[in-house]
Amino acid sequence: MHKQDVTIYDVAREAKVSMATVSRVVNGNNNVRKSTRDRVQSVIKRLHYQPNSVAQGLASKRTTTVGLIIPDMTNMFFAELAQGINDIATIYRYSIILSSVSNELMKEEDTVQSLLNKQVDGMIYMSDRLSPAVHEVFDRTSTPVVLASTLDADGDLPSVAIDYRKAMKQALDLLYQDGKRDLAFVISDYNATINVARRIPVFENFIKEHHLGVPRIYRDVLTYDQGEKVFAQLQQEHVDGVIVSSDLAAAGIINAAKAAGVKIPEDFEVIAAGSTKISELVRPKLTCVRSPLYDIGAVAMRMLTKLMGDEDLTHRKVKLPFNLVKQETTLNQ
Amino acid sequence: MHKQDVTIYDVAREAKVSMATVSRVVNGNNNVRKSTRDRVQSVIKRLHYQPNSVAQGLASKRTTTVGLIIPDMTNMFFAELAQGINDIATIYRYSIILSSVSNELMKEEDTVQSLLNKQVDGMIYMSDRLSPAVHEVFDRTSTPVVLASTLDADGDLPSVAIDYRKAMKQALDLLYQDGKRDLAFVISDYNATINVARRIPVFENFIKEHHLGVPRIYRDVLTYDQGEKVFAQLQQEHVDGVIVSSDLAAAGIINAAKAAGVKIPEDFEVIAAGSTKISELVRPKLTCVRSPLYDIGAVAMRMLTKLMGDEDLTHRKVKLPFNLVKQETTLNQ
DNA sequence: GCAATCCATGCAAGCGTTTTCATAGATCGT
DNA sequence: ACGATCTATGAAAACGCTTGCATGGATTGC
Repeated sequence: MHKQDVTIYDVAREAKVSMATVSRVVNGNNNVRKSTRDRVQSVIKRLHYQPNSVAQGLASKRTTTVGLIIPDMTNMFFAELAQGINDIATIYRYSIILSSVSNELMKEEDTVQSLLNKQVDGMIYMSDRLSPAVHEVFDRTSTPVVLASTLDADGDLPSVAIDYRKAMKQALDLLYQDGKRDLAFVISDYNATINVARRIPVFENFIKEHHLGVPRIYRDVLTYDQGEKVFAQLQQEHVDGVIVSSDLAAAGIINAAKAAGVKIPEDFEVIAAGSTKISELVRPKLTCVRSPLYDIGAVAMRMLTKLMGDEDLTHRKVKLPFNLVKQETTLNQ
Repeated sequence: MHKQDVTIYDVAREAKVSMATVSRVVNGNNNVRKSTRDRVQSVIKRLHYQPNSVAQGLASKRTTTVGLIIPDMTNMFFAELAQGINDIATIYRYSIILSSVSNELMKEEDTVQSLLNKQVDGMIYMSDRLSPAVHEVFDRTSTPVVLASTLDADGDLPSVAIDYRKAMKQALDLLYQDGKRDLAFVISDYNATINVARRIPVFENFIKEHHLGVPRIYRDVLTYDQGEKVFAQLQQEHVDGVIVSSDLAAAGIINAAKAAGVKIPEDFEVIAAGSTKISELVRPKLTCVRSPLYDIGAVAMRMLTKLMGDEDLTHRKVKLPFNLVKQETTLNQ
């Protein structure tokens, strides 16, 4: 059987109507007499007619497709976000074109442009850092964009996230209350907007206010191995409380600490600023800031459907509640 | 600025050539005089012309898009596969339409059909169980399909995987050599082809050959929680060696075992039949069958590009080497 | 130097839909 | 019962591109 064997034309001929009428039936336009509709539908079924989405897209200028720009699909954090996006997209019958920008094979702005060339109806962006080049592409297009679990520096794009300042503050307070005074912040990407514009200022300010010396920030720690490795430095600097942006890296840190015979949480506390399943399956279980990832994805996608349907947004900047989950890497209260 | 402000027409007019020539330049057809090509290209740059992929797709009947059918994107196992697929796809300039079929919002065969309607040039399928309804859709189309890390019962589709029989046998041998005699097999989906047609027969046969009684198979254990829960049953049955299909579930089992004071690996051994990062970050580290997931994805995608380019496949069934990684949940050799 | 060949380009017919506009017939109000 | 209003339908023009075919001028062979 061939790729497209039966077109709207064939259906029209068989049903003895014009293709316009078939098109109406296919699209649920109710300006069709019941008897006609039934006849057309039975022919559609008999011939196994399936509309060609590409042709539909060209004619209607809507592809019912959205682009997803994700930094790294093997990071569970994004996978959970994507799940929420996917479910809502399915409900609204949108397909998802996935663009992982983790590899260096293509520049991020080219990836986005290619999505635009595919005539996606909208995009969800969840990379950490919104480069000027990418932002420019977003500015140039009228295709709606929503940020999920990330922020843009100038804040003009619609977004769904948590209150990063508040989360950071609460995490720091917890460490401080537990008597920890030699604090450190371990992050993957220093220049990610959520770090440079949110968490880092809060961290530095906290250190200053409490007279805890110079703020210690360790960069480029994203993977498990990098986490394991950075522990030596933390120990050397006598750090006794650390906030780690990714829970995967945090897992590396606590495993290294255990291997070094350090007592957690008595002598060393760890809080992950982002969390996935991983925080539950390591021992001790990770105290962590839990973002409602699935919901962030779902809300972002829902916002996007509104934007794509020319509806207005009541809130362009949505903050969802997070949870500071106290587990075994901090003292019990 | 509007969605599509500049078309091939505008470029043609400005460059004083026909749209055919512009099309040739865009597509790298070298039947164009150098001077003409340069002129057209400079106009393209000046006007910021970007070809409309939908129109290209309709006219050329090629969309440079492939569909990915994935059971659950939050499962790291599939994420790593997808990464390999994505990288090769990027190299060959294919976009990926992601279809997660984990939710019950849409029947799997409808999802596949919708991919076909989008005129994807090919599909990679990595769900565990290939239902007859889906298989029928595959049979009906001429669009190529490759299976990644999964198998079809009748084996007529091209696929990339490991030798599941051999892997299962090696894992069982290891447990047996370590003196374990009360073995169990913990799986998520009994009816997945790789289980019902590969691992289970090997397991049952092994039990029989070694006179180890009745084969114990525990089904529907996929998540961490389910793993944690099933341990009680294992203990009750005095199981001392278990093979678990997913390492996430295995993590649940070992954590439950530790909590129950069971000594691993002395009194209880665990081998994960599938593995991801998770096997490295739990303690004790999981002994596991490591599939080259990234490579499986990459090879599958490469096969698909050949199929889409009407090339022949030298091997339709590729088996990649796996590794039985001996770690801390089995005795040291 | 003339027919044969090649090269660069243009013309125009699709690709399979949607959608605007026109219209014939049915329905309505009075 | 007659003009006015609806309703269901069809005709045909887009949508933006690719591609087979035709063609005129340049190049080649002998």
